[in-house]
Amino acid sequence: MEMVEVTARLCQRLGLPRSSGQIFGLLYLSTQALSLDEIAEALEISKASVSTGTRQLLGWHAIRQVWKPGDRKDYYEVQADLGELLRANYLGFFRPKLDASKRKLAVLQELLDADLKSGSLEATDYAVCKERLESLTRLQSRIQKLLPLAEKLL
Amino acid sequence: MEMVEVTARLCQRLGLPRSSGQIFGLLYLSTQALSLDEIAEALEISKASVSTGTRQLLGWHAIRQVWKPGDRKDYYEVQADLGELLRANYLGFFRPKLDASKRKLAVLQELLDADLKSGSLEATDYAVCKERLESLTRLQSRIQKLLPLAEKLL
DNA sequence: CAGTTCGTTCAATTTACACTGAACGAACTA
DNA sequence: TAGTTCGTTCAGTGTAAATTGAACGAACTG
Repeated sequence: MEMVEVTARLCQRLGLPRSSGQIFGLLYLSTQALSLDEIAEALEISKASVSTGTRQLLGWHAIRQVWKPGDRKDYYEVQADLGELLRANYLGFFRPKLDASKRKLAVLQELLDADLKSGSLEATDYAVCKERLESLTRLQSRIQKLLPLAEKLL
Repeated sequence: MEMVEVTARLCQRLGLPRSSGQIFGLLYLSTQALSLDEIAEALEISKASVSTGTRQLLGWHAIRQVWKPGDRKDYYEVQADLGELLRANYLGFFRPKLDASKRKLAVLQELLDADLKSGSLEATDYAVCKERLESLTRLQSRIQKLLPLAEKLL
């Protein structure tokens, strides 16, 4: 499968484990749900890697676990709606990070003010720093406004 | 500097070298341009790391190189307008990747059609795969439309 | 209860990569 | 020309992360 290679490369470019990308690529073009063993065999990687990989993908809501009646095996299939996938990850991952960064920026502003009052910072230097921090804050809030919009369009 | 720590963590979360983040954080709140040696000393890392780090940041247009008259040293300062930074990286990096992914998707569609004609794929399986690839293509073009808009808003 | 068949966990290995020190070339200086 | 002062390059080192095989526990089966 060509698709496996594409998603594998995408993942490792993003700093994520390559094997997770392989698994997703395989499942994305698979007609039926695959068991852990089938995935391991198809990709020629160990069962252990598949086990950890599937748990990661489950955490990102990228795949789902399904069961077949009278079969103890776990089967996996993709969450085919990628828009839904992006939404879920935005809410569960990016959103909290963005909120945290906003708080962090406020802390930095306070530290800067403290440095000015304690005399450890020249007034002109203070002005430059303050302007830059405010620029960052403006960018941060613009991003926070943009993402819900992007969420709608995807 | 607290800022150095923040940007360093941001970088390594993105799978980028931590030291590049440190350099950017240092320069972002520095009032004047700093030389390679000054950066190395302030961050307690080797000159070699600073040399490679600055070249990375230059490649992303995140910092600029400036010179002082009668001084052979290279000095570095941030590209303070982060909106401009994002724009430049979109045009020089994301945009080409997006175009490439579009072509890649077209290739995959062709491969799929070929598999159908060669009889190595059931018609029902073909339908599922085709639908999923088309879903990917739709997402791809939505992203390609969204990014120029985002570019304006940031 | 012994024997399978699952998935997970854990220690160990391998791999990938950031980082460093030392060597180097270029551009100046005396 | 010999000697500095820069920045870069490169081989070697250290370390964090991915991957694996083996051991394990749980859920079934005969």
